[in-house]
This record gives sequence, C-alpha cells and structure tokens, in this order.
Amino acid sequence: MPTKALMEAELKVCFNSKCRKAMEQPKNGWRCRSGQFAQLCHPCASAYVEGKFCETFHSNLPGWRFCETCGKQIHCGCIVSFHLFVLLDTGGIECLLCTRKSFILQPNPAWPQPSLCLPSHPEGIKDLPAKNYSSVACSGPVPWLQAPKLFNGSSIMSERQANASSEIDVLDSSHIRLADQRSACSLNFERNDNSVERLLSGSTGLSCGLVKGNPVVHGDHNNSSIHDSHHSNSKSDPSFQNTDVALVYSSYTSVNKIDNANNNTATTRRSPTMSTTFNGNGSSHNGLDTSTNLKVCCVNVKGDGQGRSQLLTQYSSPTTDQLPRIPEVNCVLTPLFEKTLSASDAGKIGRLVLPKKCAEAYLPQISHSEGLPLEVLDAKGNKWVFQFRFWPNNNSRMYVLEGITPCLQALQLHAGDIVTFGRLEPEGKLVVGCRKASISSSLDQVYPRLICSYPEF
DNA sequence: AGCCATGCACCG
DNA sequence: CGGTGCATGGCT
Repeated sequence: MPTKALMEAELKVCFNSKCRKAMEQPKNGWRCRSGQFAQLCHPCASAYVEGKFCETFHSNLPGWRFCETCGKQIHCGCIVSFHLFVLLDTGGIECLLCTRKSFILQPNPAWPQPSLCLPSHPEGIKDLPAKNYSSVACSGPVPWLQAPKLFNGSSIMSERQANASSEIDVLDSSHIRLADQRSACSLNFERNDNSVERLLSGSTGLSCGLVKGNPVVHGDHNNSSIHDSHHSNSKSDPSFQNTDVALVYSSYTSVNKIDNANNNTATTRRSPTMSTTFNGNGSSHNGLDTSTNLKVCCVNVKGDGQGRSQLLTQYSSPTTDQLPRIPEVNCVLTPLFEKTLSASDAGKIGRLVLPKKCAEAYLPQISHSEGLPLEVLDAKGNKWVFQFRFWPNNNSRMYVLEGITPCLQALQLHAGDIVTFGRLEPEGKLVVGCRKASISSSLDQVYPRLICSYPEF
C-alpha cells in the first residue's frame, strides 16, 4: 500500500525540519500539538535533551531575544523553546530561571500567565475558576517534557539526608532532588524508612504519588486492598525489584520545608511546578538489577483557599501480570490537575466529577457519553481502571470518572481530601495521588501566604 | 452564562 | 433498592 509505505518512510525521517535525516531508532522529542512526540534522530534528540536544540538548529532563525534579567539569549520563536521564557509586563522577556527566582522573591508573586502556554490547549487553563480544583501544569504539561534540560540539567547533590524533607533539595531550574542516589533508592527500597512513610502519608506535608515498577496489588473492583509497600517486607517482596519511580508532591510544602530547613537554598530557583530527575542505581536483595531512575514533579497547589490538590488513585486492579511498569528511563511525572473531593465524589455512587476544562485538556477526547476506560497508576504503582465519560449537561458536558470507590476506599479518602492527576511521561500514563484534607488545611494555616501566592493556571 | 455539586426519576 | 442518567439550582 503506497500510503502506508509513505507513512513508514516518513516516520523514519527525523522530525527536525533542519535535519530530516533518516533514522533507525527515533527518540521522543517535544510533544506536538497532536499529542504525539516529535520523533527525532539521535543527535537531534540529544541536542533537545541537552537544551541545545535551538542554539544548534535555530541559530540562524529570527526570534532570538535576551533575558532582561540575566541577559541570556533565548530563542523565542519555536515550539521547542516557547516554554523557556516569559513575556514581561514591562516588555521584553525573561528566561524561566530568572522568572522563577523573582517569583520566589516576591512576597505575592504572580506566575506568568500562560500566554506562552501550549497553543493547543482547548481553552486557557488560566481561566479555571477558583473552585476546589486546579490545573497544576504550569505551562501545560508539555513544558515539562519539552524542557528536559531546563528541569533536569543542573543537578547539584545536596548533603541533606537527615530526614525526608531534607532529602529533597531545591536545585537550579527548580529542581528538587534527593540528596543522593542512594537516598533516591531508599525511597523505594527502604520501606521502613520513616521519611518514605511520611512522604506517602503526607505527614511531612508532602503529597506523594510514588510509582514504581512491579507493584503488588491485591483486589479487584469490589474488593481492593493495596499492598502497602511501606509495611511490607522488602526482602520478600519482589515488587521492589524494579524501581523506576515517579514521585509527586506538593510544591508549596516542599518549598516551605526547604526554605525553613535550608536558607542557603532559599534563593535558588523554584517554581510552583518542579521537576526532578533521580537517577540512581541500587541492588535488590536478590541481586537483580534495580536501576532506579525517577523524576519528580511538584504539584502546584492553587492558593485560593479552595483549590487543593491530591493525587487520586485507582479503581480496579485486575491481575498482577497486568500491573504497570515504568520501563522508560527518565520517566517524568507531569502534574495535570487536582480536585478536592466533594461529598458527591466521595459518596457511594463512586463518581468523581471532573473539572471540565481539565478533563478536556488533559484526558482523552471522548465523543460518546459512554466514554472509555482510563488506566491510572496510583501512588504505589497499582493500576486502576476508571471509566472516563461524560453526561450531556445543558449544552455542555459534565465529565466524570466512574468506579473510583475502591480507589478512594483503598486510600481512605473522604470528602475534602484532595486528588491530583498527573501524567507519566513519556509513556503518557495517568498517575493519581492524594492528600488528606487535614494536611492541606494545616498547611493553609501554617503557610497561608505562600499558598495563596501561588498562581492560578 | 457556564460550571459543577447534588438531587431525583427511571430502570433493572 | 441500588445504579444510572439527567435535571436542577447554587455559585462564580
């Protein structure tokens, strides 16, 4: 079939228009407006990953401007670089690093409006009303992917390892990184580590979704019980052999903790949304390769006093051989949106009403009210399946996730608790996590200013 | 006007 | 009686 052959031939050509070389093993680059990743040849992908794509391929193109603050030259003219700068109210641009710095230093800073956000967003997520949900992807989910260098490039090892909060440090480009790679592994291997427990329980104020490979799930739709990795015996638990991990937590918490714990890092760049890569190597108890590689993205919490976030988890978990794995090295968890559970959401009906704009922006497009099943990984890597559907509502739609009751029960979530959705990249799998309402409210009391200073998206 | 929490009728 | 689908009303 000539068309198919043509498509195949096309697929084997580097997506970079300045390259167009034939390639055998395409690598994912930035996410295109279609949702697909640009397929790049190895050199182009490397340039992209290293943040040198524009300076390599676009040096002769128009659109280069200088950061008003640091003077760094930023390309402002392509999809690869659009997330690297913000338009200043006073004119000119500012690189994201400087923006973040000023964001932190301002008493009540305003995060740049996503005028520079994904052009493909159905509607500006910035328009999301201040309700009990919020979008947490700063510039949409894409920049997290499109700026691997920006978010992962400068990794400075912290010496803080005393506790969970100090195991995380704010790094350049708003990175948060475990103190060292062993610490990173300890998140997964050492279930007796209180810090891990605190992270997952939220007692540190961190809302975590921890995704690892080979999770252990017991249960089904009607009777789900999650294998609590933090109470299990790691030596007998093969689920910990694979330790690709994604971790999600609330940035406001981490920022505060870091600020309190380490004044030296207080001026480091950070943002409402943060991403970190944890690369580590560990050994499982049976000697299997357990190379760990994880990336952490902070979940931004909208600070209107109503907006809360939490990672929600699962629903049905069929069989263990279907359990999710995170095979991809350098997985990134992109925070998408969050919602406080209403009484209805947490009720017996088992339906979670989704914010329409978030549903349309971040979840698959559905044309029929029946919707489609949505696989979601929870904090422990368990796979759940929710039915993502909608109801006609006046001339609009009302999006819901059905079948969330087992998940909520497993996580002991109730009305007022917060559910957060993220996406694991590059696989695109949905990840869900949670935070208890008590944690949130207490944080609001402790850090009202900071929380309120976070922007809406 | 649109969104969403919740109520409620219908159906099995 | 519980689940499903839709309607309604409050809120922004």
